Amino acid sequence: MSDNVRNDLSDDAGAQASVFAALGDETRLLLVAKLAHRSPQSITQLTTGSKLTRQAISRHLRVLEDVGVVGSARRGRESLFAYRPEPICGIAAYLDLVAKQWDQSLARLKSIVEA
Amino acid sequence: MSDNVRNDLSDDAGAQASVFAALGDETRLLLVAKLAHRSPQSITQLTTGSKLTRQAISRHLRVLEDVGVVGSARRGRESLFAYRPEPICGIAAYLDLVAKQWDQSLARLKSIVEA
DNA sequence: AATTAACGCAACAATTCTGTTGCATATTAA
DNA sequence: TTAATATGCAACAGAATTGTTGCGTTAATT
Repeated sequence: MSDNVRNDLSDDAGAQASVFAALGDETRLLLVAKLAHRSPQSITQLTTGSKLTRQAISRHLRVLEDVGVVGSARRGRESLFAYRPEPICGIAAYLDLVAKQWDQSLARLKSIVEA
Repeated sequence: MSDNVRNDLSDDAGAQASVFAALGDETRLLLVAKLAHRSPQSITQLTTGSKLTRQAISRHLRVLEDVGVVGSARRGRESLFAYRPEPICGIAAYLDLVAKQWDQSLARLKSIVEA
């Protein structure tokens, strides 16, 4: 039973790690925050206020898009990016599993101590 | 009000990003899962079953320790590592903020459409 | 005391990541 | 049509990451 939980955690660790890695950069995390706050926005809009080049922002957006945290579509001469909730819901659920697993570990320890 | 949320998200984005970055690696994610499942464990124990060297695992553990996801203590000739929930609770809360911000964004869009 | 086990440190190569620059293309505006 | 805007592609340098190997130190075992 507790082994099932561990297997759940081990199974797609690779896929989950990609999402964490995509969020593991301050610039990208700020981009996600911006897009969660207001979508869609163009690359130029998202570059405004940053010290980085448009190209750098563009690259970061690609990284986020590769893991599905944002989506993009071309409209006229601009690329519009929008926040996509699914992957982040996924890792939130993953973190819940870790926390739950830890709770069970504590409960097990507690029962040993009390035995 | 909604600006407060955005500021909350922007403020310590750097610190949060470090935690995400630490989890953004399959090996490290598996180590966290192992330690959440059973703590404490020595480096040698944690290396068992991995294709990597003890040194590699040791480095990964340092990365996790640097962001506080795990803690370590020397006992005799071995270093024992244990899972620490605080940072992960922190990013879980952060993700909740992002999700909430997105909900508000949707609500705002909805109210515009319905106006 | 000698051997084994667990670990830390440091150096090295290979790879990946970041950000910039220069140039080309496509769309909109005047 | 001409000019301005928004973007994409590719090459480059610098930095950071990853994993290994070799060696030294400390602690437990026999």
